[in-house]
Amino acid sequence: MTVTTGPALTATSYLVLGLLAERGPSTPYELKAAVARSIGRFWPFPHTQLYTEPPRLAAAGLVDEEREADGRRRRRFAANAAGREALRAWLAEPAEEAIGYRDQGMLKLFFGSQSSTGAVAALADEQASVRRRRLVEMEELAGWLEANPGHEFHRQTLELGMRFEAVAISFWEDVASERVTPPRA
Amino acid sequence: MTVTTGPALTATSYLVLGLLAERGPSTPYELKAAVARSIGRFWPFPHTQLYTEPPRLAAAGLVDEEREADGRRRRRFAANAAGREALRAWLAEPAEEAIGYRDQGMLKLFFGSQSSTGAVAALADEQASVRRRRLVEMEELAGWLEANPGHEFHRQTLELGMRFEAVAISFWEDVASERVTPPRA
DNA sequence: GGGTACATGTAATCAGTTACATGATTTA
DNA sequence: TAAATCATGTAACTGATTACATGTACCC
Repeated sequence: MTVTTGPALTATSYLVLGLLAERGPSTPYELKAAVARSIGRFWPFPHTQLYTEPPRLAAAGLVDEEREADGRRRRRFAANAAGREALRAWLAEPAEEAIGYRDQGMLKLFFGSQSSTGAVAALADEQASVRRRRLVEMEELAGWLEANPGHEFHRQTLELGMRFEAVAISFWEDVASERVTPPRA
Repeated sequence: MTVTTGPALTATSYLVLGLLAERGPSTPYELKAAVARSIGRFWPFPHTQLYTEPPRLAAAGLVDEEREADGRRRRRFAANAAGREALRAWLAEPAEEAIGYRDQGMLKLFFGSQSSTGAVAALADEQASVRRRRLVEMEELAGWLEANPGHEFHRQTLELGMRFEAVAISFWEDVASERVTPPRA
């Protein structure tokens, strides 16, 4: 029962594999909806990946495909035993380091010295409000997750996201009011 | 003085353009060193981009290239007026939303229900220590930036990074000790 | 019964990454 | 002067994104 060693899977591969393992057999469209409600909030990617990635996983022998016989003839994918094992192995590995944040707002702040007057203040206001909106959405989602059982880990992940948003909000507010890290804090 | 509308530039393009604008004429290798010390901490990318991106910017008319005449014959690039203007315009635009965090640790936590026993606890310990290490490095860098003038925006950006690391550390510690968001917080 | 939004995909492109490769300096 | 290590790049590959395109169900 050796697992086929195909071309190394990416994080996105495991994301899709994980969804399939958690949810049971799903069509790409179902995955799309699930992603939009959960993981997509902090790991966004276009819906087309949900059509191209499962076949790739199938080629690696980690998921099984089944095509509906009726009118729509949708493809439905399911993680098999090898897939679940591969996922478990990946989850047990130490996470790769150094992904960074890749936040455009931060990048623009970094180059603040090249900005025209007022641009940094505008950026700070904008970022604060974007982040505030995001936090509200996350709070709503958190309420739903708490009310429904079986989502403990999703809830925890969201919790980290919310803490990130909270610090981002207060940071950008500080920037907007020029109160960032007063010397000799 | 219209700016040529080539193929849209990516965030990385502006990152390189910004470095060139800030630092003045630089070789890719000099950029590499500068990146490692600063922006690379939250926007990592391989050094080869620093060789391929400047020519792309040159093709777009935003930077000028000059090749040394001596032995090394290195290429040295500099943002020109059009480049500085394009950068300023980009900096003034609202930042694009929804980049997410793309943190592998978060992704693994999300799929905690599929993990083998103890894997989440191990993840939490590992993440906490990775983040702690990163925070220490950032603090050192912050010290240097404070001691040397002319880096206010770099310092501010780093400040946000440090706040992120701090919440991440306390979050993962909470996960490790099973104290994440007690019900009815 | 036609328009509009949801659902489901394919194809082409390309930025970003990985792999490789060689020249120049320093050091032992 | 050999061997590391630093410096400087090129080339190939491919995952991720963008653009497109068509089918199906619902509603006015």
